[in-house]
Amino acid sequence: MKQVTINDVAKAAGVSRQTVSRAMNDKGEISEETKERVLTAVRELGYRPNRMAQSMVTRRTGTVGLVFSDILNPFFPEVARGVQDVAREQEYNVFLCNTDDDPKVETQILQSLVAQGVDGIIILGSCLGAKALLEFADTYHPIIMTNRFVNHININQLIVDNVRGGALAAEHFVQQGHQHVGIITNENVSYSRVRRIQGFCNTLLQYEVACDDSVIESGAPTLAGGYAAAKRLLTRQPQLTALFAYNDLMALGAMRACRDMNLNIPEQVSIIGFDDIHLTSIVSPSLSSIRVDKYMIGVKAMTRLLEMLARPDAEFPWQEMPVELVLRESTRLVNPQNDLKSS
Amino acid sequence: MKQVTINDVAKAAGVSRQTVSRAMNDKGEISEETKERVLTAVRELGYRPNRMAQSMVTRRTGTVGLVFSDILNPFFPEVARGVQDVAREQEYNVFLCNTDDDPKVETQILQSLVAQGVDGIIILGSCLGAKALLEFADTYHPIIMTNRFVNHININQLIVDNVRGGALAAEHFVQQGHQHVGIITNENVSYSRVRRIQGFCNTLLQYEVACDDSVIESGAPTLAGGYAAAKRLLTRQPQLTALFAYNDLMALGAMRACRDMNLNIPEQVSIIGFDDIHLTSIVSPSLSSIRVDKYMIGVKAMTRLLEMLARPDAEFPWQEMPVELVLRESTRLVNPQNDLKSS
DNA sequence: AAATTCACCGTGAACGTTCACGTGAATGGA
DNA sequence: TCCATTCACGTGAACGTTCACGGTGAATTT
Repeated sequence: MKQVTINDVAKAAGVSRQTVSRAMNDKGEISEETKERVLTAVRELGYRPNRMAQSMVTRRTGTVGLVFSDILNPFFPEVARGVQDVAREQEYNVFLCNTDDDPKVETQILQSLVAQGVDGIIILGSCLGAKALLEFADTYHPIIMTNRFVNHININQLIVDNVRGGALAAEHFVQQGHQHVGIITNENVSYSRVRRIQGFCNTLLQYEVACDDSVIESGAPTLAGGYAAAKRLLTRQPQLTALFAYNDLMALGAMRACRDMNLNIPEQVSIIGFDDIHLTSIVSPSLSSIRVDKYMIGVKAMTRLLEMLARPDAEFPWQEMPVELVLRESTRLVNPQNDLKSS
Repeated sequence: MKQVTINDVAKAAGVSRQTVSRAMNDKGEISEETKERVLTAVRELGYRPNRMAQSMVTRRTGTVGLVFSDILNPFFPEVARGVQDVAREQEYNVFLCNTDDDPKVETQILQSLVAQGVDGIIILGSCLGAKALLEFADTYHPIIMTNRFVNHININQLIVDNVRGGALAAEHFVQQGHQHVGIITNENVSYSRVRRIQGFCNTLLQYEVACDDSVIESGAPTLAGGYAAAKRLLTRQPQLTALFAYNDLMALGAMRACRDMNLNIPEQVSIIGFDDIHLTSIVSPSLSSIRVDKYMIGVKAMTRLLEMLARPDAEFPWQEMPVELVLRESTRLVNPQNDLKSS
């Protein structure tokens, strides 16, 4: 039950600690012969270096923190998947942390991660203020953030093209002839919320379709939140024929709200979501959405984090993730004669 | 950028390391007065104890590992949620690890977690053999496993009542008058696969409904796997009017397969899934399923792990999780006159 | 033959804590 | 007065590694 230490191996192989260390990390001068001998001793004793002890001196723990708002939103597991796949390849372990979109919790979690000694942190859509983030970045080294624009040497960004996502949705609605469109969005005023609405509304206005606060309703970025928000909005503004949702969960909630209100999709109400999570193609009618490569977000974030770890003083440009409109059954012509493009 | 150590605090407060340590962990003899003085010094310097250093001597890292097959299956995030909520309360951090149902990967992950020094490990449905698990448990202390029965002092079990789950599904099919029922199951022969089929088949046989290998088809426990398996099974055995799926993802895949084969649900084919993940009530028709309290699994697993940590020599009984049949739109009468009970 | 180089390997220190002691002062009772 | 007890705090060691040295013998050069 006692742990096998480097000294046990050293004794067994008849060498010193340092030689064992050299054999394991195959660096430094060591003959092939003794290296073999050490490594067989390692195998026989089942020795694995104690990471805490290593961390003490190397200042590296081989761990990173991944923090996001809600693991129940399928968007995040997909990203996490990408992060983990890259991490495991490099023998990194990753802490997953839910913030519940609560700044208090997020602060606590970040502190906890720092104390834990994680080598880096990836924050998917922080709900902290810019000031708090800058302050945090002052005390802590490599941070990757998505959908957030904070200018700090220790922070590298990965930005989803939210504006274009909103614009694509708006363009489609316009092309389909919709004149009265609404927005179901996150009650928390996040970066992505602002940018998605911005892209959406600006495009609508270009085509002279109205878009103001009266057609926007907010709620939690969940199924229930989308359901409630959609119900409120459609009750208040029954003339709406199209809805753009902050994310797919809200869109799915909105779909259920429509069903409950006896509004047919897409005949009476068209809906476009955001993220293109797996569910979109399972439900019926299937959901049109703005696709973003979630797995790739994870891969890119973790890869960049490793780069920052490898070259602490280098500066890295921020990266942008493209989006794409995926049309499914939840959107359809309102007036066929207005169909400018087929899709 | 340099870390504040316990010595810095000691110097600032004019005391020794040990006194600072006493103040922080408020144990041992220390006067209120100096404790105050130390704590203000701590606040001023922004000192946080280095966990790696603590771990070196206490043999506790304040971390646990949570390993499961696939984070993309919504079942696991819900469990993870429960684990994390309990963990955070006790200042624990949790590593999440995907095994992809690959024994090689799982072994590697377990090794990695041990080297990392996690205080305990929760394994949701291991895909390792009993021998490998016993061997691992010999070298490592507290382990919680779900859906696995391994008799070892270091392992505590949390068992979902799979047999009853299968029985409930079978009973319902029989009561609805189905005479030809099929099974879509996991290609990996896991404990839960065996028990679910066992409960299902035994109950069918009790009612003299046939149930043998010819009506079982296997696939990956995913949407795609369920889709493919259902298509194969329904092609081979077109007389089937009811399907019992290993989990909800496979069930949803099967639903899609039915749609593609122009089989109406539930008029022509009834389907029951397992787990009762959120999706079941979103899709249309909604999916009947065997419900198990996933969040509670996580809570119970983590709670028990903490108990084992607190009392390393105590023995704990294994726990069972109840199941419940939730009927939705995917199941309906075949022959109304056979309806023994209403539900 | 002496000096230099080189390949290989070992030794003390350090990382930041906590644990098991040790110590000195104050207090109490006989 | 003396000893025992209690309280408050400090000191050396230890946890298991790696780093920066230093050393040794053999090979090579001068």
